[in-house]
Amino acid sequence: MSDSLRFSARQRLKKRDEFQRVFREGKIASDDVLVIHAIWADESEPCGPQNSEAWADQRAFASVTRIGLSIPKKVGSAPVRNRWKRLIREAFRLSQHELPGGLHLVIRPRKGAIPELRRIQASLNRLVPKLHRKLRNRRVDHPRR
RNA sequence: UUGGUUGACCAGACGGUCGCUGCUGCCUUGCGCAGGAGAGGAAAGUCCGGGCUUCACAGGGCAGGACGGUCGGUAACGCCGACCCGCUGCAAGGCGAGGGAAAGUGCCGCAGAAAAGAUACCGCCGAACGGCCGGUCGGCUGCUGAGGAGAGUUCGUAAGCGCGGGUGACAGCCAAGAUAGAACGGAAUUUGUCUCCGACUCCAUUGCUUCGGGGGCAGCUCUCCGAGCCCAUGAAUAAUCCGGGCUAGGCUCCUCAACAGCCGAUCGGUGCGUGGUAAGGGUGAAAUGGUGAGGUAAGAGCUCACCAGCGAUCAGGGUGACUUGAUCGGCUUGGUAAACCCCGUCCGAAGCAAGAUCAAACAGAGGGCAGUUUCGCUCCGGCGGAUGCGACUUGCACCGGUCGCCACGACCUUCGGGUAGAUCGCUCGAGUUCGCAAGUAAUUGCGAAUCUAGAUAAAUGACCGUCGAAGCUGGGCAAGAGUCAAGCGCUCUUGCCCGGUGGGACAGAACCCGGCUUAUCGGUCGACCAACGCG
RNA sequence: UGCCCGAUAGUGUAAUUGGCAACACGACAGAUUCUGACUCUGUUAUUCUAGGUUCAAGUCCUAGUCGGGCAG
Repeated sequence: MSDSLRFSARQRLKKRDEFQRVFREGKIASDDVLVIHAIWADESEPCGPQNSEAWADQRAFASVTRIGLSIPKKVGSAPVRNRWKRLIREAFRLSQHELPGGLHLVIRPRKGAIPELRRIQASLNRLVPKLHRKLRNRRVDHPRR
């Protein structure tokens, strides 16, 4: 993983199944700006032929933290929703190296919050490590999963 | 200068750093590099119209929906332009679902005489017919009075006369009545006086008296009969009968006067019945043309003049909606169709999550694997036809068309459809810019140049710097006003300069296009109008 | 993306073919009571917004706002 601040397409959640699984099985953490759902990334890739090259690729792929955004219409009109999405992406892009890897996150704004880059960045840096600890504890409790 | 109307345009600018999504190029094919591109006037609402796609499509009908001045523009429109008409604004301008109410139906609350049929209510009138009241005139009848004429005031008989009723053309006939007779019928009553004649006595004369008769004058005209009413009485009433009582009238005719009644004519009144009228009724959003004159019993388009409005004809202008003028006509027709409805025009349905290609998983179908309602043929493997039922045919029905018609399970194989997913559709198009031409314009034609977002858990962003309009604020200068006798000073207003602050509305493409509607901080430019001032 | 429905006092609902916006529960005020409750009387509406048609609009038409639902 380089030090670049890129935010490419493979760092995003795109499939409907992935969103469903995060919402159904993930842990939740929130403050007054964001609400974040999280789950381990490698559990989302259970099957597939395990030839060596693709497997390594899968492992590398799974070590990357990916995010998805869920901005409901209640937040506001289309420009407001677009601004939320862009600011959350920007915040993740700028601080992606400080965050733990191997997670799938779905981020949504708290109702009534104001979209502002600094507050989103601070909230992200506070909530994601917290979720990471939660998930690691659960993995210790149930190692076979 | 102030206030306003209208059209077009802009939608913070520049630079730097880190990113995102396509495209192109390159290589060492990556956890790439480089280049260049990347939201709007409304991208919005999804209200119309079209392209495109799939389905349906023999035909016509019904239903449903939309639209509605005229001409033009357009691929098309519910859009646009020009014009007409109406409303509105001092004006520039703005607004108009702007066909039909004399095809029909419905509705028009309250108020009001009446809300659409023309009449009815109040009112007005007294013309016409009738009623009532009054006056005048005429006729008839009655009564009273006056005058005149006549009759009765002895009895009886006979014949006859006269009145009324029925029938009948008349003559006549019939019946029977008496308020048609004191009157030419019957009964009763029946005065006074004068005069004449006659009689009575033995005779004569005269006178008187009496009686009878005739006449004159005066007086009188009763009663019975017959009419009406009341009381009492006996049987329920009434009538009759009995008893009692009261009232009026009375001979006839003629004339005159007064009065009364009836009839007729006429005049006046009343407005009672039949009538005439729609001028007036002040209510309402809306009231059956308006003004004036004539006319009338009173009135009325009843008549006339002018005006408004409707219709027709002719002429002028315009492609047309329409408009101008002249003549004529019936004399006047409520509103509402964004109520039903009628007329005219248009509309097949669904939509890029359309649709096309590839295609995991799961389910499914055929074959391995026999058997079908009926008829015909048959080489017995099948083939062809018919009927019925069911399903589908994308609003409905008919017609037409297509498909299916014994079941269960395992395995193998094949197959099509097709979900997740992927690719295409996907951005070269009624495209954009410029020029010329046609046209008042919308718009169109020609030529040249040019390619200008294409995402799909969904890009177009973040940060920094400089500049930057309005607004707020501090200072300075100038002008004006107030305060003051005046000046300075102070306060207020306006303009200019400098500094600080401020730091941008509505809003995010999702197949494309033409419109409409809605949202929007502000700014730029043009045209025009009104008022005021100056020249 | 397409389609459908709704909005009326504080709350829940009515209002026929366009003609005085009604009912219940609340709230408030008054009466009754020594006081409270009960009871009685009264008050309480920009009919979501704007525009239009009409003499007259909750109702009809147009545009918008908000809410709810359905299909794939």
